[in-house]
Amino acid sequence: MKPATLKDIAEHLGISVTTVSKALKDYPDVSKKTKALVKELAQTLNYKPNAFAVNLRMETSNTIGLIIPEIVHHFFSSVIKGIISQAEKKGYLVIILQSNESYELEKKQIDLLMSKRVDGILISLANGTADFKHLNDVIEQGKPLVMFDKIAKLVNCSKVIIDDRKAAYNATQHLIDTGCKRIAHFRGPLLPQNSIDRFLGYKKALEDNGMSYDPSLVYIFDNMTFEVGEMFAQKILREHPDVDGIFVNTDLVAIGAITEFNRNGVKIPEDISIVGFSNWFMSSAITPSLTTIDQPGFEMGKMAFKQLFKELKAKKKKKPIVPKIIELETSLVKRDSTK
Amino acid sequence: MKPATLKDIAEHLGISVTTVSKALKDYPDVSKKTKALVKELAQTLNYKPNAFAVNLRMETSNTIGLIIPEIVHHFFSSVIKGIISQAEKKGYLVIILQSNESYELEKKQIDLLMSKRVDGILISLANGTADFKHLNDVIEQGKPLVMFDKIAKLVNCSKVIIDDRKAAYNATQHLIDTGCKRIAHFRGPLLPQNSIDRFLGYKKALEDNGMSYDPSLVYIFDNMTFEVGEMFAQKILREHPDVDGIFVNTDLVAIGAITEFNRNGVKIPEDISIVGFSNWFMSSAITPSLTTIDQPGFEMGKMAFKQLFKELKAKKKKKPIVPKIIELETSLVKRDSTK
DNA sequence: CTGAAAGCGCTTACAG
DNA sequence: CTGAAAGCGCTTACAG
Repeated sequence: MKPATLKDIAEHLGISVTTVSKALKDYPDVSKKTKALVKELAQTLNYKPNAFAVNLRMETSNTIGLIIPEIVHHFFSSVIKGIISQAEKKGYLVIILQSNESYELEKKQIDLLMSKRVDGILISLANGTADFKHLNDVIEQGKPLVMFDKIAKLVNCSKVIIDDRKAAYNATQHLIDTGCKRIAHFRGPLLPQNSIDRFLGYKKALEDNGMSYDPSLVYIFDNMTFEVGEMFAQKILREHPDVDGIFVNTDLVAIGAITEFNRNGVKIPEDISIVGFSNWFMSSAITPSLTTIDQPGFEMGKMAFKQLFKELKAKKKKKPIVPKIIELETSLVKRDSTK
Repeated sequence: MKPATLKDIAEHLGISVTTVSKALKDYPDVSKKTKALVKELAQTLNYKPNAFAVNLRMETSNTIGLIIPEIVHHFFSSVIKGIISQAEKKGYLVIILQSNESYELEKKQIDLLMSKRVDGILISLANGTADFKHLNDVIEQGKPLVMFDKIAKLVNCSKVIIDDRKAAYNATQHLIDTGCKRIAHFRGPLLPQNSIDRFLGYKKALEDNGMSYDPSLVYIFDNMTFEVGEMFAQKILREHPDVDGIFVNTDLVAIGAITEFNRNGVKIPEDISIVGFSNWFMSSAITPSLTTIDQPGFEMGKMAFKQLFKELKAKKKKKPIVPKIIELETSLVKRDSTK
């Protein structure tokens, strides 16, 4: 059986489609009696407006697109949760796409979302994205776009971020304050802005404290995995036995390193102190528990949607969209991996 | 500037909308010359069919809905990834909703997806779901529905599952084979089918081996967290110091328990052996590494979408949908938490 | 207070 | 090979 339409209701009641439509939406110029009749019949017929028709007519679908580099990742899945929960409150649905850290895929997905005519787009960039035309196209076509976490400074849209540089500075400063003299940095990939900023924060802290910056102490790797942490911990022991502190780009890698150090009888924090980044829930669980920077994923998702929602509303009112940078607070969580 | 429409192209070229539409879709009854002209102009105007109009006309949107109890969860986010990756291959988009393990929310979300007229629905049930009317309604309305992981046996739709009972049986048997005499079970919540089945597998293994089943050794809890694992490990030490093996419903809880046992100087596996469930990537990382049941999340998501896709195709061809149960293989991964 | 009519942008059966 | 016409189901400016 096909779903009921306005026409069905109109015919049943012997009135016009126009009146039925208005009655259901409580237009003031429909009599109470008619409204009551229409609403009752709509109820019994289980009438639901055909979303496809409404979309076409209204040129909007109350659906947004979300592109994220990797779903299976505690931080990102927290962000997704924040976005979805906030979107649901405002009556928006979220289509999720995963770029797999690939610029090519990301570009295609932007195209796909545009052709599906989502109302707006939320994105965290792939590590490989260095060209931003696909994003500028979105903005040019007047479609609200909000970036979060992995952003491009050169794209003129709203962004929800943390101050990676400051957070990294604080993390490194904490290592220095607790007596570390030779501090390495597990940096991660080269391109993404937050990777760059965390590195710069690390470097600045060293300089401000009169410690020399040694490029050979900065370790670069593409995959942020537990195994990478193990591997680079070994590398540190081999290449730089004098290192007594490490600032690691992300908790998962830091935990891999801790596991490897534990295995090799390296004492944490006595021999080597470690600070991570993100405050993944496992960080408080391992031994020793990991000092880290708390990075509010759920909150970031929530704020990203909130900002997008504001822009969606502005657009509806034909008001100009004013890009905004929203910076969320981070904090250093001191645990047992530092003195 | 508004996006180009068929009409724009038709007017530019002085031909009809019909012909433009056919040309773009390579209908055989349009001349090569016309096709070439149309396609070229479409290209330069950056023509993209208006998805809203196509949806309305075709009564389909190539979009499916996914309802999942909790996104921030390694197993579920792997499933999501499997679903999305497969959907993308087939040209489908996925709207994701999170039920927060709430039956009420789940019901509302089903309603929402139905009113948005998604082509099909993928769902893993909330722990609280005991009434299935909302799901049967979906089926009655002829909308393809596939359940995965947390299913309801009573709903007549396709399901992608593992044999939880068998897997749990094997896990318990392994504890018995390695010499455990008094085996506890961290069961998790009461309602979900997989929780029930894992419990039944545990019980059956005990019985088949002539070991008495002791209900006081079965621990029930609603939240599957690391902390719950720590708490119940303590409880075991207090209430049942004679326990020498535990089969835990899920790795995260097992890892919490291991951490607590380590803290208390309980030797694993010498004093207590532990088997988990799911093969979370941290299971191989902790010390001792965790023996567990490998539960293929990504694969499950992939298969769930594949089955839904089959039903979507069947529906298009007006063929009847025949519900299918797809059972994925699990395996016991032996590590250091058992002898 | 009610309704006829136009239109959103597409697809396709049908006529020529 | 081409096109006029109907129709998907809704919304809303306009007339009465």
